[in-house]
Amino acid sequence: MIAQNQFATASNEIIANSVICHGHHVELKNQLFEISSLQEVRAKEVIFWEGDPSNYVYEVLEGVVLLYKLTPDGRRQITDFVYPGQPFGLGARGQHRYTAEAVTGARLCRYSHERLDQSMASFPALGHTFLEWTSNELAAAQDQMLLLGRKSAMEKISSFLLRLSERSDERHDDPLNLFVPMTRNDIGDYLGLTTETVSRTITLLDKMGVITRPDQHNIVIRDFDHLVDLADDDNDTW
Amino acid sequence: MIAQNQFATASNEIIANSVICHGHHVELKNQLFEISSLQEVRAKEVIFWEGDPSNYVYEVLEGVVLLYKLTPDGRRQITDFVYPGQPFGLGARGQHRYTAEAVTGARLCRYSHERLDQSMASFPALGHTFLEWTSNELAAAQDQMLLLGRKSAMEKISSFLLRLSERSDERHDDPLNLFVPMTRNDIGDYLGLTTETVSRTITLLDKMGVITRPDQHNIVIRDFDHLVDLADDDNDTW
DNA sequence: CGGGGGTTTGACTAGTATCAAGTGAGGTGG
DNA sequence: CCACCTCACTTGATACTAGTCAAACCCCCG
Repeated sequence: MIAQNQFATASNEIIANSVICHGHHVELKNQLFEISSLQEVRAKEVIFWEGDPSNYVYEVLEGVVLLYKLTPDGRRQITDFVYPGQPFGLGARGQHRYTAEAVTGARLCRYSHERLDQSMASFPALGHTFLEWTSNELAAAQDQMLLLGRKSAMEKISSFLLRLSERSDERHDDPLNLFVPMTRNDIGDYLGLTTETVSRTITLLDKMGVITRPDQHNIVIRDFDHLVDLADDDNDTW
Repeated sequence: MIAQNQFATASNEIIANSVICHGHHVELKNQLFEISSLQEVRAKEVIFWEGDPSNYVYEVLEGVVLLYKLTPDGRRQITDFVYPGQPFGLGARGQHRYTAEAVTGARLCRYSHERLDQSMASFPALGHTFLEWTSNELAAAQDQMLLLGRKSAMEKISSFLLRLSERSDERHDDPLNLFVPMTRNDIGDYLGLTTETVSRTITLLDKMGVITRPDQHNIVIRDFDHLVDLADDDNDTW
């Protein structure tokens, strides 16, 4: 059984190291710590649905979470993959604007919206932090709009792999190994493609010698520079 | 000649009525007013380029502004059309992440970033305002991602017209007249379509009896309910 | 060893882009 | 005041990318 809402002593260290707490006064840190709680979720478990009342702001401590919206007839658009150290569920006044679901098993840190507002009142620096985060999210969303509206399948997949490589804080060895926790279907719903097109494009990159695939959830970048070219320019010579 | 940076007495009233000033204490209002300046731009004039150092936050007072990003080979994605009462150029720490260009002639209100930070320090309420705006922008961006990644040309155009109709604060008469200041090309670059597809789809809506087109920049919605259906469900009976 | 979910591959289709030509309206200069 | 020029838009024919439908594969797990 997975414990929810627990305040186990072992968890304190993790929460204390969360990004929301980081970089603030000791006084504020303590206050934030007090209104935080740990939540653990299994792979594919829904954390909240679009339309649910929004009571918490979340931060990923371990694992990966995906955020998505649906059309009335069930087509899905994933708007973001959230990695450790990143928050989600922020801008929602009243109710959530998207569904949040765990890709892998994950540990989350929750902060009560209501009590966060109180903290913000006494510590304006906290508001700054949130504003900066939301701004970064917005900038990322605008990049994604450019990708969705104007890039080919090959450019989309290449851009996606490059973004994954930026997140892997391992040194940029060449070849570079990427862990890809999400399914081909998830990748498709993120890039505006079908599962089949994602699969075909990845296969093509393999045949071109740009990547290799040790297994489903790992991709090795063998020719980084070529991948960079493919990410922004469809008319390469392949 | 267009006056820039002017502090004409006639403009004071306009700036004082801007959204940034609205809803705040008199004291803060005065402070904001002091650091604001009016800027007028002609149609198609660039206000700032992606990569430019970001010195100001802007608010549209009159007219329409569009924001866009480019791929290295020149494909364009418009991320937003900004209408009176809406800000832009906000989240940019250091340099702008997109280009801003006037669709029509426009009047803008500028606030110095630097001095805005000072004001935020003494008036936390201002930070709240900015956070709320940025959150709204983010929510809109996520809706747009769903549109770009998962909707057909007909759904995109229909959704676009419906959004325009929400902005027109005229009462919802049926038929409802929409003023469309941007070109077909702009609409295409916003929806991830070509000029030709935009034109064809609008023509089709006309032939279906859903809209009429008095002229290039005006569209009349004749069958609002049908348009709503078309916006989310491609499999209608046309 | 058998079942199921995710992935890959293949054949075919459809929707939108591309290329090209023609139309219409507003602005400018003669 | 009218002719012309330009730019945006429309329309048509064709190409091509990615989607759809279908089947086979693979691996993990029971």
